[in-house]
Amino acid sequence: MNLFADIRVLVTESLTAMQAEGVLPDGLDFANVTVEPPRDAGHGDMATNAAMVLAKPAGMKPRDIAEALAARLVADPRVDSADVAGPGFLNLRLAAEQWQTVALAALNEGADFGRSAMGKGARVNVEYVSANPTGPLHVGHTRGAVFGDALASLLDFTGHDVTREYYINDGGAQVDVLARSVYLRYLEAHGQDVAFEDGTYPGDYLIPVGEALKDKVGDAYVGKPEADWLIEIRDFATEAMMELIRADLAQLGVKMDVFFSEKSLYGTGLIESAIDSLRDKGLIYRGTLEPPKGKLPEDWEPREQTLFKSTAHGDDVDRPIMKSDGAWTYFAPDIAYHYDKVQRGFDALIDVFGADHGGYVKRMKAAVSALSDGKVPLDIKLTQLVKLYKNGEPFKMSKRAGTFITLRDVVDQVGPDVTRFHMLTRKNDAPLDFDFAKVMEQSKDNPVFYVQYAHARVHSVLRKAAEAGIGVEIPALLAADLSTLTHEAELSVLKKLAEWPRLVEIAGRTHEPHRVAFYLYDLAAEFHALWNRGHDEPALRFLQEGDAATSQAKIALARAVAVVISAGLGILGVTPAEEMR
RNA sequence: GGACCCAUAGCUCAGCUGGAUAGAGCGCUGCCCUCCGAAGGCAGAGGCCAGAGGUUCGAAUCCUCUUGGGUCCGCCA
Repeated sequence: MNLFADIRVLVTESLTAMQAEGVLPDGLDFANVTVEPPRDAGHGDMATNAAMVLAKPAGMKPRDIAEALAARLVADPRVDSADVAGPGFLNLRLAAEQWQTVALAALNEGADFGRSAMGKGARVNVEYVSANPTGPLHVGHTRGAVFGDALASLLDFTGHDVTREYYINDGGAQVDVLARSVYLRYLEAHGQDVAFEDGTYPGDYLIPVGEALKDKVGDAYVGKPEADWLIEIRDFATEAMMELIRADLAQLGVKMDVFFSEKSLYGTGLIESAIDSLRDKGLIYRGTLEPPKGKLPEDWEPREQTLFKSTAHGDDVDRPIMKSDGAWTYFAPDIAYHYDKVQRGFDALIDVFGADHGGYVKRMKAAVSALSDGKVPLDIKLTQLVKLYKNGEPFKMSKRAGTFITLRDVVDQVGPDVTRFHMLTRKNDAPLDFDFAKVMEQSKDNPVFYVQYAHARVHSVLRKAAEAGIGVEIPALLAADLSTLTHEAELSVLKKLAEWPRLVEIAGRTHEPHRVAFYLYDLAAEFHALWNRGHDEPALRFLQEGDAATSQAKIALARAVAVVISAGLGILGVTPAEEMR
């Protein structure tokens, strides 16, 4: 159930009835009519802007509409009062039973409470991480992984058919570099002294790969020219790196549905047919680009290339898809890959990139727009930098290759739950500070702990109640009489619970999973506030000695909070804690 | 030179497809522990929403320009 949606239906039905009676003219559009929680709780439980939105098209004064609407709304048993305020707001107060019902709905629907059909089963492809298969995942990838995964879960929760996908960049020059680096480690495994020059990857993580290669092929490649081993070692090394990456992702709890290989696009005609599709639309031509303004690269010279007319779809300049030697640029297989996604029938595409790919957004959107004739929307979410700290001191990240902070470094230290939650407490397009000490702190200043603690407190109540012989199972609580939940602090919690289904839809629509994290923090705050008031006001404690019925009502409320926290954490990919240790 | 992102309390940040007197945490100030529940609690001070125009019933939110920060910028992926 979604109380806000229900009341909005009541509002629009009332408006329609007013039209039928001639109070309002016909032909009004109610699309902009909203029912939302007011910022200031003193204004009531819900507010609608209907009168203000409709005043102009209806040719009436806002307050006249508001008063007529108010008279209708209060006739509904769910509405206690409807007051006109300010420029034409209509503030509603709902009967307490309405809020109490929310707790029952949460208990009844469990993990599905708040699940929305908004997406109508639309097929959405979320591509994230997509790190080059040349080494372990680092912190930047971690943020992208957490964000993409939570977004995918959120879309699933809002009624989309979601595919989680990883694009393996195994077709470019960087995997040749990887192969050469592994070859050096391979020689090293054979006892040779090797030097890692510029343009190779000196990281230690390739040592076992070199040894594994030795175990596999013996000395077959020793002293042989590159042409004899490049392809074989490239495949071997890429597979080893993907194993490493899969293990990293698994440690974070990320599981992809599809790993799509760039290499699989070559030699199969897929790139050609994608480009042909663009050519058919008159978007491929031979031409010479203007030099970039400002500082000019040293060796710049005009050059004729095969270009994609991305400017026809909103880009700033046309983009090369083929190098002068006839090889594809990186952009060409990317076009083919997105063409493939369109061909696979997705209704919407989402790419999660690091901020350093910001310059790539417009051309990719142009490509998808062209390939799908504007039918398939592509949203590109950029995740900003993660700055690492330890006790407030910036973490020294040596530029020396091989000493970067990996996903594993982070998860090993603070665990997947803390990593995931913390990385979702910021908008994706804002930089994120990650302090190893702070995120582990067990205090209310740490949102991760604060939310987990609320959940654990509920379970502590459940355990104590069970010890006292009070039924705390769902059926018992569903049968409880919640009409005793009338205290303002209890209603506050119930009202926050009622916002959950609405929040989920907003977060899903805007592709912003951080909203879930912030909501959970707010909900936890309401719950902790109620708990703390029990300190001074025994009547607010969850366990009322000798009064099983009242206790059950309060426990139903607490348990509903746990249900929503658990569902919310589920979207974020965080395991709810039943006790703090 | 251009493109994209950002600018909200001393600090770190929320702010709902435009809504009422702009919120939270930290920090600061002041109160509160013989307890199911102090790994705290309650209250208070603190803002020209970077600046200037525009759109309209109404702007932190949308548009334009300016300033300041970040990222990126023709055969690297």
